[in-house]
Amino acid sequence: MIRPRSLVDTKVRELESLLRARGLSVTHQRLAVFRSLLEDDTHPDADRIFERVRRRVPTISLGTVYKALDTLKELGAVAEVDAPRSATRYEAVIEPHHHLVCETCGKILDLHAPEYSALRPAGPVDGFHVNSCTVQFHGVCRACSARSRKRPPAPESDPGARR
Amino acid sequence: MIRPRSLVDTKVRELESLLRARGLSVTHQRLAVFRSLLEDDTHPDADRIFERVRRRVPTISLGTVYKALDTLKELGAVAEVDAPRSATRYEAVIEPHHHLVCETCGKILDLHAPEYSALRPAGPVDGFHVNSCTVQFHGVCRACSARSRKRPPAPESDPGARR
DNA sequence: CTGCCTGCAAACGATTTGCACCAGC
DNA sequence: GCTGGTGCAAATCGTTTGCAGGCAG
Repeated sequence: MIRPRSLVDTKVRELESLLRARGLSVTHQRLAVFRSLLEDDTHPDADRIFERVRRRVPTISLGTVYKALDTLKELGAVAEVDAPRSATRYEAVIEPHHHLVCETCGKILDLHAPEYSALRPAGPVDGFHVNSCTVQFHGVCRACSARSRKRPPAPESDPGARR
Repeated sequence: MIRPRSLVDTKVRELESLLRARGLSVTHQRLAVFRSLLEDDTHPDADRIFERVRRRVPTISLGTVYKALDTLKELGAVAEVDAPRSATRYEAVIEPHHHLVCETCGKILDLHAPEYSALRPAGPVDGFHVNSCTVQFHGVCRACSARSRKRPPAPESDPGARR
């Protein structure tokens, strides 16, 4: 919820143009799914997005959320988060960044550190051409390390946590 | 298939000790699954591991492969590869390394570059304690860039490729 | 022998698909 | 109005679980 309303509106308008440019329909559902992701930086899974979007578009179905996410993925407006198992999690694509993944509760935090986006393999790598890179930092978030000081971890409600 | 037989045998023996040390049974199935992963650096999914192991242990079932992978994961002998969607892929844990992920065919190559394993966030990050980090390089592998020079990409048979 | 494992089959959860109806253009 | 998109339900796919019999210790 870090993004100001004005930026969100701008991004949504950009998406509308993108959709038109590709000859795709500009539907509430697509806009609502995208807006929801812009307003929620917790890297939610499809089900959580569904619950959230539902509040504004009560007739939307989970299937439509999946389809909208697919479309937005193709447009490059959202990305799947490359995280541990369980349900796929999504984020709005704003700018390159990296992730801090809590090994205890599964929470994912964004880390903006452009210097790491330019990393390239040191040696040659058999004809592989690198376009981009992402770094994942694994560790323990504040809440979990606080919790572990008392009783053993009681994972928070966060998609992608335990299995 | 890069690992020499002798190393494979050593690693398998280490696994036996590890199992015993934890009071777990040393079964063919567990050894075979581990051996298969040591001999296959293509980051196969459970089903491919199953097909491969089956050649040596024809009675094994897919369920057992999953259970064995789970056990090996707990022992830290194998790891899930944090890759794009589709089925979970696995690798034998030998030493820290990073991945080159082909955006076209989904192939994953290992990159040994210890210098990147020590990366840490530049600035402070709200109480998050980082233990380790992994870098993923995204790009196009040799085969795919060769292929795209002729007709458009025809993704190879590789688990975790396009959908 | 005794309990942990295996093999099999049924259960599950996430995601995809097929299709009739409805809304953007 | 035509076409693509939605909503719903059934189908799929990867993975997990429950349980009876078998093998490791």
